[in-house]
Amino acid sequence: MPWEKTFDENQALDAAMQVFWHKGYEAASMADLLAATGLTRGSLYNAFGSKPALFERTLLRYDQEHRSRLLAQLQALDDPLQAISQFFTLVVEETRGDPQRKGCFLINTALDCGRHNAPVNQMVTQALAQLHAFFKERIEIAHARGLVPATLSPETGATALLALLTSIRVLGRGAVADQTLLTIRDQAMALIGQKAA
Amino acid sequence: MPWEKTFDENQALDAAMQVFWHKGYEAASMADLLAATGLTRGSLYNAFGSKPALFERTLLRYDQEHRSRLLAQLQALDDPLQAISQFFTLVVEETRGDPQRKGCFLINTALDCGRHNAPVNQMVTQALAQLHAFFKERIEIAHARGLVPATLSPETGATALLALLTSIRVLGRGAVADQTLLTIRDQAMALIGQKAA
DNA sequence: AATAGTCTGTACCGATCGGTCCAGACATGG
DNA sequence: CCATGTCTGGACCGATCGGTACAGACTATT
Repeated sequence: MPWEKTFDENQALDAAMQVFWHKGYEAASMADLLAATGLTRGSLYNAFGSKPALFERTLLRYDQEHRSRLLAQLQALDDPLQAISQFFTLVVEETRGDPQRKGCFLINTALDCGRHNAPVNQMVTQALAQLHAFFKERIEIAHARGLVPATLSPETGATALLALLTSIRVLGRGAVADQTLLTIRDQAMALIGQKAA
Repeated sequence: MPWEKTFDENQALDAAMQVFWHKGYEAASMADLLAATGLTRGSLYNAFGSKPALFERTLLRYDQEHRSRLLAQLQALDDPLQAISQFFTLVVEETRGDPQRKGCFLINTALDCGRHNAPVNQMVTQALAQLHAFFKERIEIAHARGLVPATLSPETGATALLALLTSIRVLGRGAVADQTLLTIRDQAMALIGQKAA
């Protein structure tokens, strides 16, 4: 009895994501989102309800399609140190390759913490926690295989890597030269006793 | 012949700064700014011209009154490593002590890079460059006095410190536990071969 | 073919946005 | 005490904000 939507919901979410990601929540107007998705007001509100709800959906999708997928991919690598090193290299490359300098959608959102509802904040917190866990596990595995000095604590090492990652994402938005991003990555590599990837 | 303003301009700037700092440029409305400063539309526009102009003024004032002043104060310290260590400790304390979790006005603005005019972006870039220079000089002095291993490069060391500082400021907005901030600070201290301050 | 149920497009809504205008208050110089 | 020029308060502006209402288009069921 219904009538199928004439547009692909995920495709619309991806378009909306680009807008939120690039401009931030406040600066992204419904007009922007309508233009980017190609939808009309009726369709968009029927499908997603409201601006905050749409934002939440796009952030969730980013979390799943970008962060989770990348982490899963790297976790599958055998060499734990190479997983970390590839991560940093990919992030720096992605940053330098993006003419819009959008950074990381989740970390951008982390800076807007107070202005969002609980589900959004929880998503950010959990994403960071999982990043930390990813680093920690990789270091622990490296420990077990003797790839890394015993003095490197998995807990604090992971925190340091998370911190360096965050700063690449933030400073990479355009505040510093690209060379600086490479230096920060090299510092992360040095931390786990690796050269660049 | 004129008529002196009935309000203190700096006082108004400080009030406006709090609003921009806490809410960000977009989310801060003129109504918010009028309420915070206690001025009326006429006075505010007469004194500052426009919202972007007011923002620029507040950011400039933050740069002078907060960042520059703090750096000058620390530069005056004799011990270069203690200058760095005090810096990080002060920042972490400030972060933990702020119930609003505003972070650093300049670094918050750095994330909004694209959305601001040239003077603002330049202010951010220059502020980060001066932070980097501060760290670099301190390391160089430490070198000269043999306080720090010769293997620590002033250039990359300073970049690493800047990165860690940035992440404290970003993550400190509420995305991670306070303990994590302390861990990041300790990492910075470890980098220059110091224990906490 | 009639009915039921959902989706689409658009007109429209009140609220709020940043900004302007200007009459009147005020202090100073003549 | 008047003239000059600035500052203040607040009414007012068009534009845009996010969101709603609803007529008509459409598909699936019967």
